[in-house]
Amino acid sequence: MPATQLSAEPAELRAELQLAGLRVTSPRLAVLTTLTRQPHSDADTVFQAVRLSLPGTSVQAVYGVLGALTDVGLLRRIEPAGSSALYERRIGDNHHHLICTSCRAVRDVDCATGEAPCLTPSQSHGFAIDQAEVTFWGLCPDCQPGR
Amino acid sequence: MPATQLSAEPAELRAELQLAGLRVTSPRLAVLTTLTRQPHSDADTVFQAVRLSLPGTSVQAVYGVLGALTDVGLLRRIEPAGSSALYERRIGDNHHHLICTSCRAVRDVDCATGEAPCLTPSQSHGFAIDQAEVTFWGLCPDCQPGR
DNA sequence: CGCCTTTCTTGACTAGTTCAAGAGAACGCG
DNA sequence: CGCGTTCTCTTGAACTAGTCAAGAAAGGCG
Repeated sequence: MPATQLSAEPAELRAELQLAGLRVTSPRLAVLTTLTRQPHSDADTVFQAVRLSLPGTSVQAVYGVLGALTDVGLLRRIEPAGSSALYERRIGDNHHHLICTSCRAVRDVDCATGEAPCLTPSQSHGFAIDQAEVTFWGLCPDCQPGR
Repeated sequence: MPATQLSAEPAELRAELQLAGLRVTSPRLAVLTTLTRQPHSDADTVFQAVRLSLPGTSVQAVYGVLGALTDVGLLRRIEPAGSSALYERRIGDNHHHLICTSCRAVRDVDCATGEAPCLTPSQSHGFAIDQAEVTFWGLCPDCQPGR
């Protein structure tokens, strides 16, 4: 079981924002709620979803919220090749992603090699490495032929 | 030593193009030559370099060449988060990248876990995985403070 | 409840890349 | 060695994701 169960309870979302030193606003709550329900969404997808509950919301507000939440660590941003940026509520773990080359579906994958595994490449070339990002590309079950 | 030593010999570049079923043109030779000398270049960097030897070349020609060569497998395209697409002459190995978060320098890293290592995530979620992409982020020697 | 600060709305703008039409070059054949 | 077909390049325009800036509106501490 995950250490942190992601909650969409308004009260908990408020607390999360306040702990991060951010004001609690409707757009921010709506963005967090959207990303709880639909992780790995891009800015436009979040915008469309937010607009349903908060019709007046602007695209720039969504960009602003996504940026602010990413800055304080409430969201993680991934930018898979060929896609626009996707956002997810982070769990603090350094998990990786499995992306369908056909339909672009994204699944989370726990880190394969233990705790902070991938942090050790064979040659570091003198770099001070602080993060490893792993993306697996393939066909998701629905996009595989012969099924 | 690498199995395939990258050559910038015009004759070998021609052969490479022909083997791939592509016509041999000056822009294509110039792009290959540029990427031999400056791997991990983006489209504009390639364009600037190509223009030195072939002044009439258009940006779109460079995009076209990069796309065509990538399609037939003569080039590999990587798209690190926050950067535009970078290109390199592939060596057939599935090597990974070390990117400086400060100056964006890119270094190649051999695959850490053996031959085709990273191809086995802990959970496949039913995906038919065909590639794993690993990016290490950190500070390159030149960008590390206290040096 | 009121003020100060942060955040959102509105509007313009940029970088990177792609699309489309026609001129020009590669190369297989005679 | 020239010819025609086909592929490639040039020219010009357009598009998408994302950023920047100024003012209006809302949060929240006192």
